[in-house]
Amino acid sequence: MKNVDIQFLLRTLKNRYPDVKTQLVHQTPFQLLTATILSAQCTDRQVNQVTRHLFARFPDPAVLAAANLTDIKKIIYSTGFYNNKAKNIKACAQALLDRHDGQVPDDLDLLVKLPGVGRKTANVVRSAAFGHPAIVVDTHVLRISGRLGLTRSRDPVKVEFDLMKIIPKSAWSDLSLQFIYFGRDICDARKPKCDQCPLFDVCVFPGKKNTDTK
DNA sequence: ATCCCGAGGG
DNA sequence: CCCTCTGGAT
Repeated sequence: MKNVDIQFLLRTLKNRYPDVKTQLVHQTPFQLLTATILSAQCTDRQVNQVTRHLFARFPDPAVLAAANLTDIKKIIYSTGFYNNKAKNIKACAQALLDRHDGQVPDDLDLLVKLPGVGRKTANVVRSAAFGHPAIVVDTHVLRISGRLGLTRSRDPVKVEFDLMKIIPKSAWSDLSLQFIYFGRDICDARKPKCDQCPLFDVCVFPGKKNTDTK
């Protein structure tokens, strides 16, 4: 796409966020998958607060699939979208039993077929639970990729493929997390802190705040 | 008011 | 493509 210096980009983010890892507390791939479904439009802190209780009572697919839906709703209530999420995590647990012997698959196509699991969730699980390189295109990655001129698309899938072309595979997973942290504390949606941005010089975002004096 | 590591349905 | 689902933090 645009000729942003990828090496500079990776170096800068690595320097700022050296050891990125998911903040979602979990002990198994199943728990990470469930926590990630719950994380839609919700902070990780909030998710961890409810999964603490959720996993204590329903630690694995067999137990969660057999759980009472209303009980699940009560526990996950504060993560928002609780009707959909409760239905999805229960159905997902059941699907894991039916199709995968209770194990979480590491295959993207199989993951995406699970209830409540979209491409973003699938890629989180692939990278965080299985160590597979994956670009996770969430709202932050979508926005920042556009602003940095790494893609011209607004379609998450196309953005994912655009990034895969220009980013070395070894950096895929870390870069996704780094963009997310970077999006939270510098390049947020409404008022990006361009005056504090380490990538200001390579950014092509037309709306960026120019602190130049001339 | 606006945002948080979205997904499913029409 | 759009809409809807939703509580909590700031």
